[in-house]
Amino acid sequence: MDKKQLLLNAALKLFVEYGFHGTPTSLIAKEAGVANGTLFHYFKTKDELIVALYVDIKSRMSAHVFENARGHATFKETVKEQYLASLYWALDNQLQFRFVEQFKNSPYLAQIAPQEMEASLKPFYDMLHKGIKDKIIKPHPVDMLFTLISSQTYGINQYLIAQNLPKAKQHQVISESFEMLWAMIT
Amino acid sequence: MDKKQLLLNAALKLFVEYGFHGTPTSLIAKEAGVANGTLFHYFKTKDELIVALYVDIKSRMSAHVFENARGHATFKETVKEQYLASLYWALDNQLQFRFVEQFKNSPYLAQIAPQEMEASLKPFYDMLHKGIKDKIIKPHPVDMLFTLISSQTYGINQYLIAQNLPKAKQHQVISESFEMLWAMIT
DNA sequence: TTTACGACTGACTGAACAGTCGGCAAATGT
DNA sequence: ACATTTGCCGACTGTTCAGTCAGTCGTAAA
Repeated sequence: MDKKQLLLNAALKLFVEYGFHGTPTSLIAKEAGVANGTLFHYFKTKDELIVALYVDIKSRMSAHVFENARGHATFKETVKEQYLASLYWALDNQLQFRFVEQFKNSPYLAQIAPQEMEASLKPFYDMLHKGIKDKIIKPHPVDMLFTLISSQTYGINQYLIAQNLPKAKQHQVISESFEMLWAMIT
Repeated sequence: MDKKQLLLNAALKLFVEYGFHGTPTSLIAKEAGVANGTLFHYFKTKDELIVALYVDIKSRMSAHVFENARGHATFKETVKEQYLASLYWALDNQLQFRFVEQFKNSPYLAQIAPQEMEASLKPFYDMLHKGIKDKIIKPHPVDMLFTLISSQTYGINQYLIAQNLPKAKQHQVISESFEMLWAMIT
């Protein structure tokens, strides 16, 4: 396993536990099992490490959602598959999810270029536009719809983590909450 | 104006801009226009200041929602008033809102006693229970319903801040989004 | 065999920071 | 009038940390 990845893994774990500034680079290096200087060999500064970690996680998340939710028979099924894929990813990657939330509520977010954000959102916006054009979804602004959908995903994830239900029950909550979501936007 | 409040105000502004650990106590004191040591006269440690700020903001927020949303004719109106009061408070107190979000996604949250949380949630849970008993709201677990409502509030607030719409348009978005929320839970 | 290279090391440093402390001045009590 | 407390000050300190740098080691090209 290469040391860059070891450093990212260690950083993820420690950042979630102690926060960005509560985690010294020395501890990250120690946890990764590499020398102090190696961290700065791969990342020029601590900030660069934090941003790199965010970008890394985001790309993995997008890849997962994209793979598990392409082309379904009906529009509703397509949306549902994306909702499910997002939630299952979040459940299986809680550290990553919590890191992303911490990052989004931190001043580091400003270091992500706006066009990069937009690019990653585009597929979802296009999908929502199609749903409106076909009169399946209510004609609200797509960015408002997107905000509602993602905040609900976030909320249900929080709920599932707090409750710690068995797998079957989890699936039921996710399904039910999707129907509620669907009722909201149609 | 007392120095304790000056310190809390300064801390709020700086924490939102630079993050908890990106803000040295010396800068907080400077911004508040008091001496360095005065900060430690009122708050034993920096952590205590952070937690105190959270508690202070939370109590002001609850007070505002409580004052603006008591006893309305119908159940729906009561819920709506609370939703509106929360959103208008968030719009008028964006620094506070962002601080709270940052706090919730940080390790400091662990320093808030669970029973304190529960106590502040109790009135909302009771209200939701009543709605279910009267068969107005779908019989979902109340904490799930609460999560959905608060994450939607959070989401719409994010949306409103990002869009920066005129007041009238803002009100329209808030109203519409409430109807969507209502469609979801009934 | 020699040279060159680049990944990696870890002791080190300068700066920044949280928190201390001795003291001052004004208010409050006696 | 004096004593005591309280609110406040800001220079100071011990520690911690991000980032540096001189150098090691294995590999691979010359």
